[in-house]
Amino acid sequence: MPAPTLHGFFRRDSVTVARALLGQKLVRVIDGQTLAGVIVETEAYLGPRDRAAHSYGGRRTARNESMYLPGGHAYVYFTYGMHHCMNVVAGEADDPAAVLIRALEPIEGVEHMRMNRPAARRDTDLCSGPGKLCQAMRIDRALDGVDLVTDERIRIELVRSRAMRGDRIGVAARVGIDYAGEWAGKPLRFFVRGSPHVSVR
DNA sequence: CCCGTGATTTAT
DNA sequence: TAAATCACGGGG
Repeated sequence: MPAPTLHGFFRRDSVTVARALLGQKLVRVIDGQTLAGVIVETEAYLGPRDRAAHSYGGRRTARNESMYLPGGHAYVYFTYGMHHCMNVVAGEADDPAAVLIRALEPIEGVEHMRMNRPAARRDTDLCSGPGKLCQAMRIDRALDGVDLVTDERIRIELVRSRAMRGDRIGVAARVGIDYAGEWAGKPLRFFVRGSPHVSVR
């Protein structure tokens, strides 16, 4: 009998996963050094019907191919000529939904993160945005498509006791998708209420 | 407010 | 082939 895996957590709809990821830990290992942060802000991207999603209309290209993997894999993309953004794929294989990780509260390897992000003036600037956290943790396309349960370089550690109660979760419209018509205003951004580490206060 | 920056996508 | 776009961040 195969050992049970944690993949089931991620094989749910992206809104459920986006909420459940708040409070969980993202861990990055570089040359034996560990960097880690608590996820404090996420956005759900629903799939082909969601005009703001990279998989809108069933779009499937070399860039977004990993969105079609089963839940629990990473989708990392490069944009604006200089920034990377990291998503956690949600749902079943061939259902191209994902959760954008928008902000972390740094908890381990903070000195290392400061070196990676010279522009950050305060620790609340270290990981308070999707591009910032990728810079702080050196996440790039080399990590696109990896399994976040088993990979040695990057993983998500799930601990039930860290899950957020619903009354601690704030909900708002997603950021930076004004082009998406009616989808621009939908309440698909989730954050830990009161956290100074979220990207938009 | 504006602009850098270049891969990716979309239009011709 | 060429043009437009972009799930952003930093500086004024």
